[in-house]
Amino acid sequence: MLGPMAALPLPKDVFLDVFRSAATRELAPGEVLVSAGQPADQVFNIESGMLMLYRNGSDGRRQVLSFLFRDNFVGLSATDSYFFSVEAVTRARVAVCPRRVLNERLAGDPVAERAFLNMVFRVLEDILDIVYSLGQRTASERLAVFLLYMRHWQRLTDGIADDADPRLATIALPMGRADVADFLGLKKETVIRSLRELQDQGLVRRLDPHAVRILDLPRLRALAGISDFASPRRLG
Amino acid sequence: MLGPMAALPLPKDVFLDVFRSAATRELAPGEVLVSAGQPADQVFNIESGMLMLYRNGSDGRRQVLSFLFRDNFVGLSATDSYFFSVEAVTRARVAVCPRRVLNERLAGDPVAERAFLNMVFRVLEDILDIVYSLGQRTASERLAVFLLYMRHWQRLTDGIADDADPRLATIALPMGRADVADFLGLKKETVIRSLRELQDQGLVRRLDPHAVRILDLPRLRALAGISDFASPRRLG
DNA sequence: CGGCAATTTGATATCCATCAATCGGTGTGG
DNA sequence: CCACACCGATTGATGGATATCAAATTGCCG
Repeated sequence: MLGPMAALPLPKDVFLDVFRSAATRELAPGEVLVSAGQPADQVFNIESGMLMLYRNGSDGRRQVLSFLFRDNFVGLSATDSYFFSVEAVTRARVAVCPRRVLNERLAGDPVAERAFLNMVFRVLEDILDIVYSLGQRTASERLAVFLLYMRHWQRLTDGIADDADPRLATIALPMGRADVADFLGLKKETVIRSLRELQDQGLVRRLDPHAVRILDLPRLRALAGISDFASPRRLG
Repeated sequence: MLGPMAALPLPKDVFLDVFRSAATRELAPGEVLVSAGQPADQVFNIESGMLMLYRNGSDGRRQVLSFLFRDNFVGLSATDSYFFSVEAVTRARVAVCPRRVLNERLAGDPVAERAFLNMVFRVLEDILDIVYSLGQRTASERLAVFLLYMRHWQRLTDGIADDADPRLATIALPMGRADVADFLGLKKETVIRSLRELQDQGLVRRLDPHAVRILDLPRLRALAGISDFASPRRLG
């Protein structure tokens, strides 16, 4: 089953081979992998499960900056301490590598360094999409973008090549409503109501609190404003 | 006046020397430097003036992603076409360099490549602050952050070392209210009202539509939640 | 001085947040 | 097996912040 018929392989970046022989760590749901302020002496690569990267304000507010999936790299930092926190949403396994090892790898190999830079660019573009969403889109639009975002990662994680694959009809939402809310700049009640609105309009159907079935993908994409940008384009 | 007494030099990144012998281009206010979708075959470095980087949605919405100042690099892109637009706010001059030249410079010089990567990291961290603002902060908090952000760049651009320098008491706001609004995810009337609120609370005073005097820097910083993050920390 | 564009102010509408139940699963102990 | 307690999700009622629409004012440029 390999070769051209093989399902959409995850595009592994070359520099990720520093994790080849690395130790791994198992995480339970809710377990914290890195805390903001800690010395940033390790980097990670997710082997399985889902994690959540966020920032806390001093007054209890929290912004979820990203959900992280298989083969996502964790530990980007310009400084010597983390400026974000990461915790597991589901049970997860991560490969652990000393930052020093990665740095030596990048310093010694221009191809790896270029691949790393490209990854950082992709992260940057994705974040710019988030900025647009937070600044300009309404609650239901943000939720539509979010569902397509989860669908996108589910597709990559499961290595599904065909956009019409029936496995992509149901989207898993392992995180709680409050996590979604803090990702989208909303409150959990608003997330719930917006989801209900999408359902009332026939775009999706809630199967249970952690699964949604997509009923009308074209209209969902239209609502999300897919045609506009980089990352939404990838979502398509 | 050079030497240790010299005011806070702009930290020029080594890779910027590709602009040494580059051609320059003069821009009038409102003039467009790059349009989203164009082939990304040039990169720029700002020599003077202020520019604005933004994205347009197909329905007329716009998100200003960043204001750009002297020695800011313009043209980050993972792909071969720009995914944002840039236009001049004030009269401005930029140095222009073919992307190919920059790439060759980076490929041939690990030090330059590392400096470039560090710059991308700084951009990333700044954007994460913006994400937190858009997702979690109220209108007046965002405006407070914005004023400190403008103060920060004014300080760098003017090379002012002392945080208490009287020149930093008045902040220039060359852009229109609608530009500020699209940066902060608000409407221009809300920007105006939030500014009035800051004034009514004695934090600032509007001198004219394009200049604000800061009356109570500590309280402004407290409102902005300065203590929390990377970029606000730099604003202090 | 006149005219235009941007800013500011005012009145109202809308969306989202807040506060307060109720519902629904899940696990535990009887 | 059932009763209960707990926690997250959902729904409902209300409030508050921001958007929208409209008018007045200011500043700017000829």
